[in-house]
Amino acid sequence: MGASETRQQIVDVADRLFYERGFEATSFADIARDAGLSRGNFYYHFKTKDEILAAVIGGRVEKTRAILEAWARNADSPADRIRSFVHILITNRTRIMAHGCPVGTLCNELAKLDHAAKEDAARLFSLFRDWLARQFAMLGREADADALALHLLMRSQGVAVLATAFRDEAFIYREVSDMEAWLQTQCPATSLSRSRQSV
Amino acid sequence: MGASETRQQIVDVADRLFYERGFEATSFADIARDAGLSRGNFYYHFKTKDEILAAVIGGRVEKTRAILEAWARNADSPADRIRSFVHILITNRTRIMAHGCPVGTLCNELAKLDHAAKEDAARLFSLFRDWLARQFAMLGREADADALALHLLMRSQGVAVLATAFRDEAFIYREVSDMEAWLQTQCPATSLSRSRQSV
DNA sequence: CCAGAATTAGGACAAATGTCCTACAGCGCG
DNA sequence: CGCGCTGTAGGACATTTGTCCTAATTCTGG
Repeated sequence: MGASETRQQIVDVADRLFYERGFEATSFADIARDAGLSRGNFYYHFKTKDEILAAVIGGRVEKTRAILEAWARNADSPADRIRSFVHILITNRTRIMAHGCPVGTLCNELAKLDHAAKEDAARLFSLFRDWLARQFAMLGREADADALALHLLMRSQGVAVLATAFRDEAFIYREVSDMEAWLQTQCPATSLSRSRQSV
Repeated sequence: MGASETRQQIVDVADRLFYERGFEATSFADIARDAGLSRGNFYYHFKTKDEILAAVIGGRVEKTRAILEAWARNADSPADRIRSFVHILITNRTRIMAHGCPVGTLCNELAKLDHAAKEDAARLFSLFRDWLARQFAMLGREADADALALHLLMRSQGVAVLATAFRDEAFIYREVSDMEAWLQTQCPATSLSRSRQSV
């Protein structure tokens, strides 16, 4: 077994457990067990828990970049791209209702721990923020593109938190529709923006 | 020293630490040290960590009830009462940027731990939800009062998450203004609703 | 002032934690 | 073959965790 494959598997398992249970609540033993490794072997690949966290965050950054690029490829209009973002709430609704948003909950936890990696985690938000701002700028909203991006990010985070607390699927669908309606009001002049309006 | 005072002090310290560091990351020893008690004395008052959590949540429920009643007393119009809710984002902005919303982050953590008390924590949200819904109903929105309440709760949670991640005070003020503007559009017929419009 | 209850201090305890070490298995290369 | 390197296993280590016990102290009613 190559070292890089084992390493990748550790990161994958840690990524999942950090999301499902949280960073603090996940132990070395948990990751080793789920990955089918001894704790000693584990140490060969990662010296500290913070090293794993850094690898997990790094992996999420890459995955996020790939997703954003895919959305940009598969949607022609900026409005449709923004809708792709909004729709992850529906695509991932089951996992969100169980464990919240992977980015938001990690940032919250690292902020409370005052962990050194909290800024790195927040950079995951920045990826979405900058990408969304670019889409809004393309819609002619250069002046307030960043504010609009933050607003949409804010909404999706709020939906994730309440969806977790109340486990209410209908609420998610309702708020996603509301976000799409809001999107319409923000870029009314764009002809392409009505191509995929409803849920 | 009476037992009830000591008990109350334990709950106060635990409440603060659960908020600032999180439930899992706070140990018996942490609470005992900050409260100036021995771990043995601690055990006299609370047998398990879950008992403290239950007491902390119970205390927060009472404090929340008191706050909601105070808002109802001090504001004559439902619109002003709702604005009182929106403004906690500004009042508590420093603590929110450091540790997030006390309710949202606790619900998220307990959901991840699949803790037995997660529904009790979510009941804190329900207090705000029902109270807000009553205000919207008084504004003549009986039909969708609960949806409007959830929407506002969603926004405040989203603001809290992003404010923590980015530590952006201006963002909070901007979104609070936006919420107030939204409020105006939701109850345009009410004359009292313009009595305290801006931040 | 004193018996008994209420409250506190100071550990004991096993289990789990993050970290680290040593020994061994499998492999390619001389 | 045998040397050395990479990867793995298994456990040692001190510390901390939640939980629990016992002995001392403080308080209170008679």
